[in-house]
Amino acid sequence: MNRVDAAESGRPLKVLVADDDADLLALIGFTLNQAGFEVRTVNDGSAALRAFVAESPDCVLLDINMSPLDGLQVCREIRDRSRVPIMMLTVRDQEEDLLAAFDSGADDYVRKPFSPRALIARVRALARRVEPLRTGSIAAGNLNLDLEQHTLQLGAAAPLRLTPLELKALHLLMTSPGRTVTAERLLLHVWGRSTSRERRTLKQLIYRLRQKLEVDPSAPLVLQTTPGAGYKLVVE
Amino acid sequence: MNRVDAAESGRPLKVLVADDDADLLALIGFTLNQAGFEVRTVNDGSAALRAFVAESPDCVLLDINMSPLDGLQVCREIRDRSRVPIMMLTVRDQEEDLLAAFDSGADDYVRKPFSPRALIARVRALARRVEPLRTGSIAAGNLNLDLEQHTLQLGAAAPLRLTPLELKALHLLMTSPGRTVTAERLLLHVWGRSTSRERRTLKQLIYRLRQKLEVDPSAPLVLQTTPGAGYKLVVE
DNA sequence: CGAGTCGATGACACCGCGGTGACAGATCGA
DNA sequence: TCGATCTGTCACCGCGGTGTCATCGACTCG
Repeated sequence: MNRVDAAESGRPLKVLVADDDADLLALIGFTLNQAGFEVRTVNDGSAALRAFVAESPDCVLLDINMSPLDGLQVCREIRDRSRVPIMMLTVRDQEEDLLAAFDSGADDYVRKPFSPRALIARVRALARRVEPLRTGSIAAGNLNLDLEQHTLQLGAAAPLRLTPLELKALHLLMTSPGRTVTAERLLLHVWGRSTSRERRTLKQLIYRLRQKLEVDPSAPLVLQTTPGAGYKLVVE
Repeated sequence: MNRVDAAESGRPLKVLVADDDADLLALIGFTLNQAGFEVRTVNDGSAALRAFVAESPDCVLLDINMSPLDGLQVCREIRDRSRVPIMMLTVRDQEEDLLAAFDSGADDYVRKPFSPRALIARVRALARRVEPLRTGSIAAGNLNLDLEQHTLQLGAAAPLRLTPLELKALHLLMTSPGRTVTAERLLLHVWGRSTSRERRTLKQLIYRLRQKLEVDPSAPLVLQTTPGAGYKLVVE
């Protein structure tokens, strides 16, 4: 499934959806889930508040017509304690509603019915705003690759600085840890082409990576070669 | 007049509006101005880009139908160099347009005709998101950057005076302290473009910043370089 | 007009990165 | 068993990114 990741870091964005129309709630939940979001659905205002406190979602969708607490009240309550993006949903098309919604601190206002794709686009736009708060790193086992800092963290040891090529190669290897990555794929991913020239340099690259991240570079435990095929990352 | 202030700093929020319909452009300009925004209007895409670089507005409104550069292209160009809120305006109601707009990095999408009050509400909602960045002074760790005085306070020491370029660069760096900012982003943020020329001057800028704010400029602790990537601000 | 500031540019040193050649060892098939 | 191929290892080198310094032109202000 095409998860919506926070800057390529594994965690999907969590969305809280509140609506008292069970059918619509299920539909929205399904839609967002298909789009790769992690979804939490509730069917009234007070449940929304509780869920918000308990789960601290990255984005909130609120129907305006809810009881006992209506969407606007929930919106204000949330806004009092967080700057999380909030999108209001409504069936009514009164300008007063729109103004009240934005006045309560909402970031967007969508009138039902709406198309699933449009909803997804808007939620993504909101989510983009909070994304930079999350770190751009990917993890695999006790390895943690920081794509911004160009560093690799092994367990609790000091972070290693990686060169651009090393970063690219490790990035690919870490996306499928434990599985062999073809030399071919590595070559294409790092250099964009695959001739005998790059092939020799790949040996070098692997060699240097091992010098950096293996305890005993002559007996690699982490970055192992699969003869005739390629290399794989062994974690844990 | 009820000015829209940037978190008590007195300066109204600057909005750039681009539309090739002169009447509508004037109307929007008038509306936003009445609402307390400082407005800059242009009537085509390339003028919008120039104005964006020259004036660094706090919010941008773009009509999609413009020539020679259409709104989507302008949107992408701006998004490449800034995270400023962008709202797209359009007469068409095609879902493809909406998807393309959000795909280009837009934050909102409004179909004409729209009511002035609704427009104001939406612009305010967008502006809220960037306001904290404009509080007149931003802090990160023991650094405190005064955007109006053009000074930088390090801990309890006397404030340093900064030049306009130094301020711009440091501003960007301080919005994400501890995280590497690409040289590319710095170039686009400071100069609006990114050629080898600006690249060399960026070295100078960094050099001079270090002379000012580092204890030992030859061994930078605060303004560190991430080889092959960019620079980062290390605080605390 | 002269002093001072700021940004741009040229020149140069340094060093890390990536590419290359050479060779040793391993593996496998004829 | 021999040779071909693949892989690992090491020394070496050129390029480019980066830091540093000197200088120059544009601009402002007294």
